Amino acid sequence: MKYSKLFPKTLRQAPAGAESINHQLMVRAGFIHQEMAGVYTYLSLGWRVLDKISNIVREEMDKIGGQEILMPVLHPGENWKKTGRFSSFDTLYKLKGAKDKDLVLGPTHEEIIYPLLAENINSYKDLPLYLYQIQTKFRDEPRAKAGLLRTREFMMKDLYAFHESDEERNEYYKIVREAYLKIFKKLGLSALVTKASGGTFSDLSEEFQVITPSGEDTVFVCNRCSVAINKEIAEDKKCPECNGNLKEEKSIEVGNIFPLKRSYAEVFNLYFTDKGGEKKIVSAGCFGLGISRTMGAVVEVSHDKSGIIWPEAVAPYQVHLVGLDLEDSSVKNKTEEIYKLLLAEGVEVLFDDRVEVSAGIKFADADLIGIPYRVVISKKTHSTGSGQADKLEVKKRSEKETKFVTFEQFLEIVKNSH
RNA sequence: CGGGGACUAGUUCAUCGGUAGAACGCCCGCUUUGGGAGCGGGAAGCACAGGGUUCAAUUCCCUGGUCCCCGACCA
Repeated sequence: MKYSKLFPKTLRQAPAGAESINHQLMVRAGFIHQEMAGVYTYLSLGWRVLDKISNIVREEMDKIGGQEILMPVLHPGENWKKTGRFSSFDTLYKLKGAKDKDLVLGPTHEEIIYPLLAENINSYKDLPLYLYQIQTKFRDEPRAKAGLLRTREFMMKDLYAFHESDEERNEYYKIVREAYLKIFKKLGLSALVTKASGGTFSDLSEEFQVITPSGEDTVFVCNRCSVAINKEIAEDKKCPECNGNLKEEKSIEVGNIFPLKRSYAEVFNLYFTDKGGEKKIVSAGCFGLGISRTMGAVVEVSHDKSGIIWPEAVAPYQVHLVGLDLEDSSVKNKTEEIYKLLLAEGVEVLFDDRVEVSAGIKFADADLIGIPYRVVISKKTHSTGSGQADKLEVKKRSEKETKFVTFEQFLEIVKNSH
């Protein structure tokens, strides 16, 4: 991608309303644009990051047997009335359709997937079944805030798992738990698993929390065995596992996993016939992961005073190619050549091809956008006198040092980076 | 949903009773190029909306809207 064509350009200052780090940096760098409180457009760079995160999640879900589907955003109000959540779900967006029909913008999808399963599941042979989707969810939060950390429209992965028994469900729960840990590790986030209060659905649920001062949740982390507990259920300041001292930390909840209560299966009549010919209720679990919130969390955790520092796995591009002195045709040709060679090797490159823009602006933009590898081509690097003419000047966003390596060496670095 | 703050150029802000100004960005010209360069010229505004006070309101008052922050809430 040539930067001269990229929409939109970076901003020197953050808009007045943006106070949280992730909001400021992502707006300034041109990843997102706020439309109203809690509602954002994902711009070219931002969408690429979301896509990277989605694909990492998708890959792990597929590995544990998940089948990807896409359920509707628009739900029949009727289903929500059946579960009682049409009136009890506080942040539900409700609207009217033709003939005054009650409709709901989906904040979660039990009301869709249970009827879907009830229609299609008959035998123990149909189970277990793991269905997931990556989709836009709607929740009318009383107070949207902190950029992508708490929005009214957000992207979420939700996996629903259906089993013959609670025992089988609990086994799969552990598998998903491991998959989640892998996902967050790949994303460059160290997420702690915290025991949370069960809420409406279950006696036990767990949350995946990323420790950062800007988080809105509070967790207690054991200084001895690294057990973490959500504030909601931490009664004393001692670890329930090892009796160590608990330290209070702020955190962002990026995932939540829990068994689903059987009342859903009862309401929507989700039963199956077991091997012995007996009718039994289906046992289920729900596994959520906030894709867009995770993007915000990455920025909160990984940035410096100059801008974002994207982990390689989720960066919108791998290489930021900065061309200086581009009015010099030989430098320009050299830079274009490097650009094409990188593209030919399948490397994702953002090429700053602007001619009448100073080096300082280009460097500042590169720092702000936060792509992992910066390659600079200029008169200085291009001139044979420097002794480095056959090498690329490479700087990692996360490091201070600049290195000179051959094109082949650079390719190897980039391709092995994640 | 309680409390606080803000709304003026594309953006960030100044003017704080006498119908608007800077910086950045943008356009043109010259100059310049390794960390947000310089000079000159230019375009750019129903001052959130409505009502009130006043000879006169962007400015003061009221109502509403929007956004941000703190809290409550967060299947």
